[in-house]
Amino acid sequence: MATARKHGGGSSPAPVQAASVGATIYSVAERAGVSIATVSRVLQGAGTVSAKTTQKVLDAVEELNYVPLGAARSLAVRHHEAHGLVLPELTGPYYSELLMGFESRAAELGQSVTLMLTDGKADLARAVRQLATHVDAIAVLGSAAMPPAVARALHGQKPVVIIAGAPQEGIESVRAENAHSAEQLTEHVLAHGRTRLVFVGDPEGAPDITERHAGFVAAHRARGLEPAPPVRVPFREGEGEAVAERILAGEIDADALVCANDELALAIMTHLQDAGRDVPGDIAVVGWDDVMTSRYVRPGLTTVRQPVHELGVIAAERLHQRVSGGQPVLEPQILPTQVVIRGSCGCGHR
Amino acid sequence: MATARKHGGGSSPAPVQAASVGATIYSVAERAGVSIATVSRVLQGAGTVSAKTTQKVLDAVEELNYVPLGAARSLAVRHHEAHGLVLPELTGPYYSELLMGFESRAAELGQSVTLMLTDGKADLARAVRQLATHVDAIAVLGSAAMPPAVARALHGQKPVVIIAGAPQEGIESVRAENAHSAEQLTEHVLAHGRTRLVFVGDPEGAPDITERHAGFVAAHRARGLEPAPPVRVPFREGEGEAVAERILAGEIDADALVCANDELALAIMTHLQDAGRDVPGDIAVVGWDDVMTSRYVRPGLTTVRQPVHELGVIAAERLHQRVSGGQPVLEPQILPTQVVIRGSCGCGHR
DNA sequence: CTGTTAGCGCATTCAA
DNA sequence: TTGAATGCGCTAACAG
Repeated sequence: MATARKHGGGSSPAPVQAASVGATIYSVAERAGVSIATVSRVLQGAGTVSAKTTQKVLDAVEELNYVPLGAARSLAVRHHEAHGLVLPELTGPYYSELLMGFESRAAELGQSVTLMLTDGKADLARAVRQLATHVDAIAVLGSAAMPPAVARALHGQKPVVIIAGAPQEGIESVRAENAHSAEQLTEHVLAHGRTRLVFVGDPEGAPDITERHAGFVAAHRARGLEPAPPVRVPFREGEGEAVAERILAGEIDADALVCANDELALAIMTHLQDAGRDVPGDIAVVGWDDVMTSRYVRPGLTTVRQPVHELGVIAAERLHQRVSGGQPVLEPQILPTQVVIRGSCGCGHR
Repeated sequence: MATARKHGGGSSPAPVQAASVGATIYSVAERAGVSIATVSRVLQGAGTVSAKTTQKVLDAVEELNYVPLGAARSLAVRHHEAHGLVLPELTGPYYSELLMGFESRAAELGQSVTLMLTDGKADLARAVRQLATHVDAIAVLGSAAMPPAVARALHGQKPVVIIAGAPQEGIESVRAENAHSAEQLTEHVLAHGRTRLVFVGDPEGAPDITERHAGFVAAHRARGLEPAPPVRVPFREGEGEAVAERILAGEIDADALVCANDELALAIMTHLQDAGRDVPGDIAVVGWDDVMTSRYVRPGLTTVRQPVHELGVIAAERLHQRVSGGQPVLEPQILPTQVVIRGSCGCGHR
């Protein structure tokens, strides 16, 4: 009688039982009248198994509704075939697109993706360590408030790539170009004859924003102008209304707003319009990200499009390379962005 | 000399090595001068270990930068401590919010979440089976084009819950209320004196849409009216423009559009407006989902808000209950929705 | 082409 | 309070 061991039913022939929850490679082997090695071979497509035997195994698998235990395989092959992705949250299209890119590439490479959101997590370090036990490699979004210490601890244990974050010693990173396009965008607004531009967003809030602000400053300097200090606000939607109120109240004097992202820009623009201001007549507004809404509002929002999906794809790609023994690419990879001109900057478009 | 086995360094005392990638419970035990059982105990917080011993272990863990191998633990305890979530894709706020709800609750329950997106996957059945090997339970969004056969196969092996999908024999499901709010919404439009309402969307495309259309029909019948046949289109954004063109061309005769979701409604409304039509003057437009854009366009879009986050929370909750031995709740759980009146239906709001 | 066997790293009895 | 021993289900040599 086939493989006995602690496993097999033991003495009597395998009873014809309905698909049981506990089907293992042993029960399948027994049912098919072969060894577990053979079952493993047909399931992995490895080695050579005769057509007839293959069919027997497949039948047994089907009858038992066998679902292999991933953990056992992972233990044996010593990798999880899973990538971790750490994001702050998922509002707005940015993170979603990134995630879609990441997931699709990971899937193509045969890796599943385990997602972790940091917002609202009390013990982040613990959560990340926990994640690390289940995956082969981890991608972290820069602004995911992950203590640099955690990133460093992970690094050295598992391959890590930072997405859109401040580069850290020895850790791979991939991000979109910011400073140059911000300079371009700002120069475009300046070229419309605007003179009192204000940057809205917190340059210290995230690495991306820091760079965008730097571009804003650079464009001014290039014309020998001194930029006004930024209006430092987090880029949640609610903040936009508050900023609009300050403008309406005359607290902020500006004829153009360069906002850290579209959500902020849209909230401000809509609020100003509802209060009777003309955009871009009285004040121009531009944003960053090219979210869906930016196409629908009137005037259309002038903004910058980032290759977010691509960012996710590359991150997944890099992780896989590293897990497969590839060397880290230490120079940060920087993807180009694109200024999208619509009407809110003062151009004639609608 | 502590535990020798195949593991331990063997003869010489553990060399003081930098954090190595391969640290295992054995190396930690050796370093701390205890047995692996003790290491396991302090790491799991189980059993009673003296303060001094605990500290020795913790130090060793720190020095070695030990990250337990999740697969080994999973194999030993025989569960993955992970939930799977299957979604079609992630555009728009619906799926993201659902995912956020799911992730947050799962995390609270100590479960990690493995995400799978179905769009673009060639062999869905294979992908799902693959997912099943790594998780304890799976939640599937109804419209994730998952063959019912797959759902049934999974069911019986792992707990499954269907989110916003057609209930299937013996499988748990949770969804938002659709028919009643659709009837309310339609009645509201009818009450504005509109007489030529058209439903835009494919009632056979997804269970949710089927129900919304049913509500649309019911509202008509309640007034002794016969509803026009629906304009069957998928609810991608591009379709909206096509529909708008057909309206402008006079192919579709309507004074009010009840759209399957906001994306569709927004695309149509904007396109119509750009062509010079007055909304809601010439034609009213209402949608479903209350996406961000719906608040920003003018007139604001009248729509229906669903408790999407809550849907995710409940799904995660149910899966955990089931994994913990709880019984399935067979009556579908139905969460209430809320009609949000703005201006696009003809009301005075902006 | 197929079977036997030895781990993979951890949790967990059972003894001491 | 601690250690030794066993097995979780699977893969991958190694034999035959």
